[in-house]
Amino acid sequence: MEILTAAELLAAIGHETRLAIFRLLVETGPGGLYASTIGERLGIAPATLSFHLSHLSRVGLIDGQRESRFIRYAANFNTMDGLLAFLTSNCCQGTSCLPSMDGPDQGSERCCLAHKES
Amino acid sequence: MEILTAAELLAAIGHETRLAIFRLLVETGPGGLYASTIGERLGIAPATLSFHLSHLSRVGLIDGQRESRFIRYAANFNTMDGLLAFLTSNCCQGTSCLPSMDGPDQGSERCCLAHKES
DNA sequence: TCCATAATTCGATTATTGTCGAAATATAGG
DNA sequence: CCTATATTTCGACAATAATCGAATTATGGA
Repeated sequence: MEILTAAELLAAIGHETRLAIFRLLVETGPGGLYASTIGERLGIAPATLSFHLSHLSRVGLIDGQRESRFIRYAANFNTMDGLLAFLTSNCCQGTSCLPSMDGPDQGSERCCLAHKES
Repeated sequence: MEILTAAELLAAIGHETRLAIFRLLVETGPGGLYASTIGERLGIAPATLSFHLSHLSRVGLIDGQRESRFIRYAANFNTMDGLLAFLTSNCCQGTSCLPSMDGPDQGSERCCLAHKES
């Protein structure tokens, strides 16, 4: 993943309202929710909701599919997983955070970032 | 982690320049880099760099420590790991993404988000 | 004390983003 | 065809964020 793409994805969920929408869809799972349901659950005005759904959809973090008068939105887990992989890749050049080190503990700092195999 | 905190962290790295700074520090590891080194490597003007370092530092994604005339900045792995844990928590209510399912494959969608134990 | 270097703060400008009422579009049903 | 409902688009405004030259602060060495 390119850094510009990653920054766009992060900016998309770097807003309280959009993060709430995205988290709701992640917790809901692949089945997703209708736009109106999202709006009711989170208390967002229709025009504002549409603006944010459009933003999340444009960057590929969610997908929407029309079902008669409703549109069902669901999290795109592939996109999010790619982002997580980017964020955790090449941490510490793979050299600084070996499981065991000689000598006294070098500090309580958490290191490294890791993510399950995809 | 609260959603507002998570959104602030994501917004902080949801900007190309700040993401480049943060990724450079993640790849560098706990040793970190001097501000001037970061500026040289990424080609950022001093005032602009300071603005972004201050932002990342304020939200807790990096830490800076003065060493004589230099300030050494390093990624805060604890903060980032907390953010990753938040993003991957409670995915699909734990019910929709069991390793094996009966019936035909329900689609190629990636599910769920997972992160190593902390 | 004076100078050089590292980094931040200030100030002004420009650009982008978020919100939401009102109007428009899409779909279903009588 | 008309009405009701779901959603988006439009338009205008307010608020926030990003950039960077110039001035300022902090530190070390001659």
